[in-house]
Amino acid sequence: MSTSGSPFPRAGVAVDLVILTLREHKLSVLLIQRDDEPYSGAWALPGGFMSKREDLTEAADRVLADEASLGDRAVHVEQVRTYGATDRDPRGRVVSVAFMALGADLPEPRRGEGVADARWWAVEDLTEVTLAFDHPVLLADAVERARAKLEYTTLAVTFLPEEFTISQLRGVYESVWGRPLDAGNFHRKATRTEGFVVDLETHAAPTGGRPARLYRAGDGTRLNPPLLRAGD
Amino acid sequence: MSTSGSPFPRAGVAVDLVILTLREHKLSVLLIQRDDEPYSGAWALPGGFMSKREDLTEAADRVLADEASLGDRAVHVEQVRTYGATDRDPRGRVVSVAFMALGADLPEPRRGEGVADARWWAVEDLTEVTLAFDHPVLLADAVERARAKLEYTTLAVTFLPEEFTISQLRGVYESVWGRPLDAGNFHRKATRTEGFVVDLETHAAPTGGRPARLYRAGDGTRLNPPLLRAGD
DNA sequence: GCAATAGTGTCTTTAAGACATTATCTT
DNA sequence: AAGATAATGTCTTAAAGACACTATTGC
Repeated sequence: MSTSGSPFPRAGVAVDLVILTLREHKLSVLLIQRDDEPYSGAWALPGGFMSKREDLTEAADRVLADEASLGDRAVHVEQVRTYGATDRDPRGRVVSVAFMALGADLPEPRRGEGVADARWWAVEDLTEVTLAFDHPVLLADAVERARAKLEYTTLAVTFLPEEFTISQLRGVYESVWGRPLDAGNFHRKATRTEGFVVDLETHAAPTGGRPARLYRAGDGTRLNPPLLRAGD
Repeated sequence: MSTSGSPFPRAGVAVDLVILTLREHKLSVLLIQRDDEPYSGAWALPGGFMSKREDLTEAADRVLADEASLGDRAVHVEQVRTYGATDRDPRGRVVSVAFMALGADLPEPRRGEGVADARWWAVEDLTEVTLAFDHPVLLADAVERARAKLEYTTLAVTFLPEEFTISQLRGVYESVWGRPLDAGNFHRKATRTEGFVVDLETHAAPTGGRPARLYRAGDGTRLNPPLLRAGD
């Protein structure tokens, strides 16, 4: 069974992507419906095997481009963790490296090979859906990572277009954390935290109220002090 | 070259451990001096290949027990991240999952196979030592993870014996962060943060001053609000 | 005018930082 | 008593939370 002559055991190395965006003010994840065994017909995270000549990041980028047709989009991609239970894939020994990808207003996915369907799911609607493999855990870990990173980084802006209002930025926090924030206090925090947003001195088209000022992402990456979720 | 009949490419999966403890008030890491190629003679993180029937966590525990003779010690082990550059190991395609292990007063290591020497190094003394593979990056990432987690978790207690004083706890922060903290303010923070420490109502043997009260770890895992490093 | 949304101001509370003071031990 | 370390207290400042108020649009 083992590879002859290899000085060490080998395993398949997969990358699985938890691609998150906001759709209709809901944190949503891209899932594909499998058309091949194992778990044919089940919904799963887009993923693929790392090939011989690509590193983990390249494999993640390839899955993003091929399976999610998001190759040219500005998305933030970061590694979450690696899953290595011996029985996690019936095809054999497979270790999976999970990545989280965040992007603004991502398009409807294109279907790839071995895929019956592909669509965005609101994370909160996924309690009834049974995901393939150990993907429920991968998804939960990535969502928690995203929620946690909004606290102490400027990552929320990656869910927004290049120009945005403070209300939109607050909407990101409210959608990802699933709770309302005080508009006034959030405005103070966003505009007075060094490096978070840059005032563009222009206004968005009004939507039934006072027109909102436009901002773009600042050059800071850390929020200091952090913007903490209410004490659990 | 590829394994015949395998439906996906395969790679070696290694686990490498950044085992941290405090020795003489210095954050220290366990390194082994390699006796085999590649990098024979160079210092490296203890590690090994994940075998056919064990998962990543079991492989990490095995390396901890075998290469560091720390099998029965109470240590905190957590995964940091996975490194997959195509050229990171001259023996072939190897992906390495890095773990961080934290423990109190860990013993001198025993030498294992393929190991010329094994010893603790103060992290601050490692600037002159060239580590094998991409281990400088693994080490830096794990040390930063440890430093960051002291801010918002109760993890500092894992560097201490079961019973400890507030001064010792402060010493953990000072050693890991490399900067002094105000003793009074730290005392207030440690004793008044829910779930951090539990007062044992006894006193440690005095060491030339007022005897310090003894505490043990509380049942909390999160520090809320966090204990932040001074604003960078 | 009114409703709606954006943005500012004020008051209170929490908690950190600086640092003085008191407590309890050894020598 | 002097010196050392532990523990508490006080004052100031930073920043969050609650919430009132003003600003600017469409209707």
